[in-house]
Amino acid sequence: MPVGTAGTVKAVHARELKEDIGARIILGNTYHLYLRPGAGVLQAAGGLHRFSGWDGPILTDSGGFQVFSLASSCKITGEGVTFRSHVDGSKHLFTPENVMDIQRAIGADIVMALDECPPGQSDHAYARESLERTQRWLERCTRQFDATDALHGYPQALFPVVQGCTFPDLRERAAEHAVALERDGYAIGGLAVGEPAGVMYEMIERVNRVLPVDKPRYLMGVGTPENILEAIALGVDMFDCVMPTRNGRNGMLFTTEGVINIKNKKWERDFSPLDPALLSFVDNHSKAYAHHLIKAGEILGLQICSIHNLSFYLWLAREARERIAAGDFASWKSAALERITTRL
RNA sequence: GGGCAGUUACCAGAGUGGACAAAUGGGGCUGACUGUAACUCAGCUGGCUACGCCUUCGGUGGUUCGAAUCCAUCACUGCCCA
Repeated sequence: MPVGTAGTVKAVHARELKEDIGARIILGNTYHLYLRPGAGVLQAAGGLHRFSGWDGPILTDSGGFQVFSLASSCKITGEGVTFRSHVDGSKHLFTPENVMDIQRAIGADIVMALDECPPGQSDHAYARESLERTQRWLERCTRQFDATDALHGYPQALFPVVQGCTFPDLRERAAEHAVALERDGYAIGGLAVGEPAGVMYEMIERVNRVLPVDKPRYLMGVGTPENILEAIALGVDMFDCVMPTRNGRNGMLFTTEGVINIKNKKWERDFSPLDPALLSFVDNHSKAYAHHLIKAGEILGLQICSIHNLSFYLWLAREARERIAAGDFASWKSAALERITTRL
C-alpha cells in the first residue's frame, strides 16, 4: 500500500461507474507548497508525482480554505485574497490565476478552483455575496486553466467548488453555474462547518440533483465514517478529510467493530491486531503495541494509528463500492453504521 | 552505635498554624477533533443520603478557638560517619 509520510485520504470513490478515481491515499499538506517561494514550488512539483512510488491520482486544494479557516487576518480584494503566512508572517496574494498556475506547476491530476468558504452561520445576504465572488473567481479559474497547458506530460482536470452555505436556492444556483462550465468533475464545499448533519445531507441532495451523474462529485472536507456513508448514499463519489489522521494522532481509532481510544488502559495487554479485518490493508500491529507507543510518547505510535485509520477509510470505501455493485448498499450501510460507531 | 534528611491522595511532589479535600505533573476516566501548521484541547479524579456533611497529610499523645503545618514519643526510609 503506497502511503506518504503525511498521508491523508484525498479521494475515495464510491459509484461503480467511476472506478478510476479510486480509493486512494495521496500526500496531505500539499498546500504547503503554495506558501513557499516560486522556485521551491517548481522543484517540488517535478518530483511530486513520483513520490515514494505513488502512481495514483493527486489532488491539490486551491489554498482558499486555508486562507479563510486558518489565517487570522485575510483580506478580500478585487484581485483575490491576501493573507499572512503562518510560517514567517510574510504577505501573500492568491488570485484565481496564480492559483491555477501553481497547481499546474505542482502537477496535480485534479486541481481545485479558488473559492471562499464562508462561515457556517453566515446569513443569506453574506452567503449570496460570497457565492457571487466564488463564481466570479471560478470563471477566472476556468479561463486561466483553459488558457494554459499541463506542464508534466499528462492531463489535468479542474473541479469547480459549489458553495451556498445552508441555503437551498444558493446551492442550486451554484451547482447550475458550475455545471454550465462543463468540467470533468465537481466539488461540494462549505459543508460540515458547524451545521447539523441533516442540513448538510439536505444540501448535498439539492446539489446532486443538478450535478451530472456521470462525472465525479467530490464532497470536500468530509468526514466521519457516518457522514461518508450517508453522502455516498446521496451520490457523492470522492471525499477528503483530516479525520483519520488527526483523530488517529489523538488516539481515536476507527475499526470495523467500533471506535476505540487506544490510550485507555484496557488495551494495555490486548495483543490482538488493531483490527483483524484490515490485515489486507495494513501491517498487523497489536492494540497493546499501539497503546504502549502512544503512552511512551513515541512518534511511531502516531504513525501507526494514522495509517491504521487510513486503512479503515480505505476499507470503508472499498466495501461501499462492492455493496453498491452487489446492489445491497442500503441494508449494508445501516448494519455497518451500527457496528462501526460502537464505542469499544 | 552516632549525625543529618525525610514520611502528604494511585505515583511523584508543593504546602510549615485559619483562604486545605490539600498546588502542580504523571497516571486513570470522559468528551472533542470534518477541503490539516502543530504528537492537540476540555472536563472529572477521597467518601456520601452531595449548594451541605463525613474521613484524610506515617502511628500515638499533646499545645491551640483552630494542626498537613507547632511539641513529645514510637515506627519506618534515605544519605553520611563509625
